[in-house]
Parts: sequence; C-alpha cells; structure tokens
Amino acid sequence: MSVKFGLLGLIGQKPRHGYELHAAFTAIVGGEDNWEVKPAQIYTTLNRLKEQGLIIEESILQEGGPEKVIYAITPEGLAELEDWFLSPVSIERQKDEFFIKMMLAIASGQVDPYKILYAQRGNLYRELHQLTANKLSLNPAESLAYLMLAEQAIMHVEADLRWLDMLEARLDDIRKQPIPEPAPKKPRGRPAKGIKEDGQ
Amino acid sequence: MSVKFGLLGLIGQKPRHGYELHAAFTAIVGGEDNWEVKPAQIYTTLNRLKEQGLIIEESILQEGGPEKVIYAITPEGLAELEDWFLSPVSIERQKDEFFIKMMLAIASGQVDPYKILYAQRGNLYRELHQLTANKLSLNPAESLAYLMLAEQAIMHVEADLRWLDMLEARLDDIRKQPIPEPAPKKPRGRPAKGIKEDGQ
DNA sequence: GGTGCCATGTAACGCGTTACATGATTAT
DNA sequence: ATAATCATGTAACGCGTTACATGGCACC
Repeated sequence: MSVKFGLLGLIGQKPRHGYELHAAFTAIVGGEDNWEVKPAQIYTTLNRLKEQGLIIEESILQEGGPEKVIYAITPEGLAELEDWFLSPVSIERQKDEFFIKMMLAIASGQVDPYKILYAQRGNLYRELHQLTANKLSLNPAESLAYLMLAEQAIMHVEADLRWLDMLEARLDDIRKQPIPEPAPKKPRGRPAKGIKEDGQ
Repeated sequence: MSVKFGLLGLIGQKPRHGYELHAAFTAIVGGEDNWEVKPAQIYTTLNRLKEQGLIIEESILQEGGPEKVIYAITPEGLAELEDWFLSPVSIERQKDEFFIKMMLAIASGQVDPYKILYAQRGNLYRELHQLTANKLSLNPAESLAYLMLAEQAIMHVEADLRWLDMLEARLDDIRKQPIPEPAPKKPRGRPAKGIKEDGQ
C-alpha cells in the first residue's frame, strides 16, 4: 500500500511522469539503500491507479527528449489520499522467520537451537555496525529526516539484540516444555457454545 | 518464505496432511492472533512444494472419515531444509508507511504532521496495552515460548514509541529543511566514474 | 435436520520481483 | 562509437488474500 499511496501523494502535489516519480519516491524513503523500488513496480502501480480512476493521463510531453506520460490526480484520487492521511497506520506483526526456525529446531532436534541463536546475534551485530556507520555518514544539518530513519532502524535492531539475550537465558527452559503441537484432536461432533467439554 | 519452510520443516519431522499442517503451523507461530495462516495458502504452498520436488504425496488415508492426502519430505527437500536452518535470517527493513505519510504531509502541506504523529502515538499505546494484556494472560509454566513472542512484540512497540518522542522533538527542524526531492536534473550525457561534476 | 468440525481445494486478484525489451539524447 | 542517463514498458513468476465450492462425519 505504501507505494500506491506514496505515488498518489506525489502526484497530488503536482502532475508527474513515471521516471520522475521513481526518483521522488526513492528520495522520500531515504534512498535506494533504505528501500529500493523497481521501475517495473512504479509503472504497474501507475496502471492500477489509472484503472481505479485515481489518476489520469494528463498529457504526453516530448520537449526534445524521450516521451513522458504525465499523470494527474483525480477528485476520487484526492479523496482516497485524504482518507489515507487520516487513517492510522496498522501495526503489523513481523512474521518472524527466526522464531519459526527456532521452534522447529527445538521440536525436531535436527539442529542445535543455540547455533541458530548465535548466528542470528552475529547477524544483528553486523547489521547494527552497518547502520551506525551509515548514520554517522549523514549530515544532520541537511538530512535530519534520514537521520531519524537511521535511528529508527538502529533502535529496532537494539531491541532485537536485547530480546535475543532474554531468549538465550530462557532457552533451556523452553526446550523442557512440550512443543506447542496442535491440540490433540478433539472428539468429532458439535461442542457448541455453552458446553463445558470434559469440564474439570 | 516462512510458510514454505515452516511446512517443509513440519513435514520433515513426520509425514502429515494439509489440515494437520495448518494446525501445527498455527501452533508454532503462537496462535491465530499472532499470525493467521489461511487454509488456501497451506494448500497452494503444498502444491508448489510438490512441483519443486521437495515433498511427495505419500498416501491417501480414509480411516472412516474424510480423505487425507499425506505428504512426505524428499531427499531434495531435506537438503533445502538444512540449508535454510543454517542460513542467516535476513533483516528486512520494514518499509515504513508511517514515515512516508509523514514526509508527504510535510512536503505537501495538505495535512498537519503533528496530527499524524499524535494519531500514530495513540495507536501504538493502544497496541502496547493490548500486547501487555495478552502477555499477562499467558502462563509462563506452560507457554514460555509464546511469552517470548509477546515480549518481542512489546519491545518493538516500545522502541517505536521512544522513536516517536525523538521525532516530535525534531519535527520543527525537519520541516525547515528542504524536502528531499530528486536531485535537480543533472545534465544529460556521460558523467562517467572519475569525473568531478561541477567540482566545488 | 442443523450445527460444527474435519478435510480439500479452485479462481481471481493484489502487490512485488526478476528478467527482458526498446529507444532517444548527449558528452566524450 | 559507446557509455550513461532519461524514459517506458511487458511477461512470468512468487507469495499472500478473499471468496467461493464441495463433501463426509457425528452429535444433539
């Protein structure tokens, strides 16, 4: 959704063409290192926006160079954009692949969970180092916004590291507990709402 | 990728059928509240795994009930699974929709950035409250793993809240800076590697 | 006979990616 | 010439979602 509304918002500021939108979007998200958007996605998203009637092809320029298809926002697009601005950003769980790996390693016994944990920690420290280097390369006098982005990424990695420490301390206890397997096949039929199944 | 390898890992433990895998996967990720996997995704992923030769249809049971298609892992599947276990989990940037909203609001002047910031903060506090309530409802004696999951989510939200505080403190300064627009159209042609373009 | 679980799918769509393909302009 | 940027797209795939569709079993 971010790309869709990002483009819509940029077109809402002033009519633009695809290539320009690609550059503007990349600039807004803090450069390619932070979020690389492929041209293909820009153009397919623009087509979808057009099909949905949120933008229209305004004109095609040639100004002594390659063709440029200029898109402009429609009243419907403006309405959707305002909705988006005012609606809260949903906080999505991060579908943690690491946790699945961990649990499967514990459950199957095929791999040492500590090995996975240490690998992850090494990875996070490497990431933290890189993020810090990147942050230090920024000039706060001219790119405060990017500095904030870098700061956010760093804070998340630091949180992950602290969490890994907690996990390590409790790993042995977790291993002792029965692996969360699906509840052992309830008897068939209709348990219904108000029924106390094998009530204690 | 998590679903793909999650299922592969579960089948690697023992042959299973789709419905069972759905239950087992849901259990491993901490229940539907944490990560709801739709049956449709299970079955389509199983088909893809089969097409890739990582699993095979082992048998079809009927045992006086509905049909069950049992899948088993292949040697190729086992090899891929081991690779997955040993490869580091890539740390993905979270494609932050909130940041885009913020930057667009600042750039366009159509919406008050503070309004968006406060809305987001309210949202995060609501989320934190819910996560905390959920955490307290867990019994550490039998679901330590889930407790760790809850803890991780809480730590992330807390980090987001601290970051929002930083952002608020600097918002006025950010607004004063020129909005990061794409670099003002470099002259055409070939700048090449070692050339100092309009060197200072 | 209805409710509800067990069990399996298909079709269409949304979003994103990789890879491929085209062509014009301009500085060297 | 050729390298590099400007500019636009298509095709195929991967992953995930929503919605739809089917049918057996068993309890009450």
